[in-house]
Amino acid sequence: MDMLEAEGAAGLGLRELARLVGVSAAAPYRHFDSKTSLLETLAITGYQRFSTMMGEAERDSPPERRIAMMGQAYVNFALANPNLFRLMFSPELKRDNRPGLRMAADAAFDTLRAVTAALPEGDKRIAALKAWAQVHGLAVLLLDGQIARRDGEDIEAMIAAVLADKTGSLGA
Amino acid sequence: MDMLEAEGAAGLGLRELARLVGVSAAAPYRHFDSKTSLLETLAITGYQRFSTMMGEAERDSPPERRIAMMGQAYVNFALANPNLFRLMFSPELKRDNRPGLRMAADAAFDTLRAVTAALPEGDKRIAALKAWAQVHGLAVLLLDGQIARRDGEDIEAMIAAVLADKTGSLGA
DNA sequence: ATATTTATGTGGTCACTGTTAACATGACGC
DNA sequence: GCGTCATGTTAACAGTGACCACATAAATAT
Repeated sequence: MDMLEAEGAAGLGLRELARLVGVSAAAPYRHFDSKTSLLETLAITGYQRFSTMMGEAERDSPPERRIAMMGQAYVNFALANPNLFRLMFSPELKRDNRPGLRMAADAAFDTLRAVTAALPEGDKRIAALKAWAQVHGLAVLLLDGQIARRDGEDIEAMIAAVLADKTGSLGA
Repeated sequence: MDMLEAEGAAGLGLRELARLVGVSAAAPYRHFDSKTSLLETLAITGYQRFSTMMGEAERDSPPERRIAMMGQAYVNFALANPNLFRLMFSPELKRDNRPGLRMAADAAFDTLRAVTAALPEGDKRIAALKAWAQVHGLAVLLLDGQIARRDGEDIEAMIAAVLADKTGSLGA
């Protein structure tokens, strides 16, 4: 996990990992079928942590603040574990349908789906997609360093401001 | 470019590329300093195409529909060139400050920044970030196959619906 | 027309990667 | 004590980016 965060999924090498651990290059294959398999279990524990954080944000907030707090938790998780977050959403892993990964991902997103019901009236699915896109987009842009950070700016406050912003439609 | 779209930035190999072109493995180094340098020029032409599309969307739309149409163009570009889009936003390239890349990126995003002025009143920066996050998040989630597509659903219409949705704040 | 520089390509080398096969070792249950 | 199994080892294969010294063809200068 440390190595994933330090080097990214592509930079994580089984040989280098084995070297750090102090074993031979082939040793990791006694524990994981392949590098992909290692990444899969990393992603799964990522989903579990994510799930826990989202669940806590849900429990510890009054109903009317839940969505905002969960959005904040979503972005915070991404900022705290950039490469893990990227791995969790990478299509490469999703590609070869690993059932364990799929289950962990579904479990994690169920927490999100549950909040959909609390959204304002109208087309629930569209509103949910919009909220998700907003939060996910903010996370990804911050992660990739696309959003210029003004010096001394409180990032958490900025996130809260974006989520609380009342700007609605971008114009039909 | 074809190979980038087919294999992704990581899967694009200089040797395999040379093999396809029919030259030796070292030949590409007569044209590009490194693989990163190749990816850089790919990203630059990506920014140029992106810029063109956004400019067209701006010109061809009445002022009140501009933001929505540009948002749609943004997502369309991502869906039409997934791996190029990913490359353009990848932090790896951004890491080693290539001036050419930075210029192309700035030029492309200037078109976006210009629209900020047309946003509703309030904190312009926050509103702009929100709009950007929304559009970018939608693009990324679609790209990564995270948004389940209902059969027969018109994706363009779905995108338009999300962008037009009037849901404002997620709750302060 | 000749000489020279430049662009492009070649084969070979190095250090790295994921992966597999064949083989060793040591702990645990019967 | 014996066999099984988890875990390790070494050696090898094929692929990669990067780089080198060297060849050749084209463009340019004299």
